[in-house]
Amino acid sequence: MGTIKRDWLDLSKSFPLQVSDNIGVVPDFNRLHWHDSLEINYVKQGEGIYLINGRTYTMREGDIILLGPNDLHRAFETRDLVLQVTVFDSALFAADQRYEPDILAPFTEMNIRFDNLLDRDNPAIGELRGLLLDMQREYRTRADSYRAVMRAQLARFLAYVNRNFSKAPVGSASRLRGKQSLARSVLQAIHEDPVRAWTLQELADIAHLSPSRFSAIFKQTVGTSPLNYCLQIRIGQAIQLLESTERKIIDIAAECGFHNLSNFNRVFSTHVGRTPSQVREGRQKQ
DNA sequence: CTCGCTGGAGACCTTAAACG
DNA sequence: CGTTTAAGGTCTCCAGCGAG
Repeated sequence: MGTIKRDWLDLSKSFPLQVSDNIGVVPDFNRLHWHDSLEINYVKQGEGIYLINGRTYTMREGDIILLGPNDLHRAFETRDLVLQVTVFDSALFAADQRYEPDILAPFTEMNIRFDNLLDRDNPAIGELRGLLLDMQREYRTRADSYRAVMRAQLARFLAYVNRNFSKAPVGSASRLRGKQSLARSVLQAIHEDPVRAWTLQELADIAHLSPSRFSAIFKQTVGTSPLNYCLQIRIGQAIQLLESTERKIIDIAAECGFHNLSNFNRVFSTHVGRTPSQVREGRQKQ
């Protein structure tokens, strides 16, 4: 497939970790996208809205947002937004996983044991903020051995998230691994024909489960409900077509499996935050 | 007239509870 | 671990409105 915009961040192979500040919303950042790297966003100032996998989060000063490898996301500003963005590759912790296999759990078990938006009332969040700021200071000064210091700070960050922000005990995740293979066959079917108007019954039949049971298991393993997942794929495709072609909105809607425009407009607006025509205008301004 | 968008009724999906 | 049931929420379709 590969029709949804996918960013390949230029992370150095030797040290795949970088920190930057985004003031307001950088146009490139503003588009719905995903990437294979892991991302930590820290709201230094102001307010904004984050759309992640079709869910809307309001973010305000002090909030920390984690984005895993497959989270479709898009941020925009509501007031004076300054975001510190820390991006890194999971390869950075390849060695650590030998003795600490759960070090990347905040990302690999996103939506199972962790939320994208970390609980702002958790007393441990202050320490996390400090670590992110320290990491950026190291990154800027690049004093001797800064890479080792940054990597240690990031490891501490992940460990503290693991320790203090988990919604469920560690054991619950391993039980879910069995269910993941069950979901895999269904995901494959969806991706082979994403435009099709899948019904819950059809998907449940592939998994040999009752619709309600299937829906629950899918949500547990994939992080979003079955039909919402299909919707995300189709919307991502529509954004791609709106931005890269001049075709009529009604044709794009039809190609992405929306049989009437009214429905397309409404669904699109709630998921993306702008109407289809606004998305297209946004492209032309750039 | 066409195109983009909104409102309402009904179909379908999601989720939790009760139970085998 | 699984099904059935039922309430509540979400999506789809159709009618209709305003702008160009």
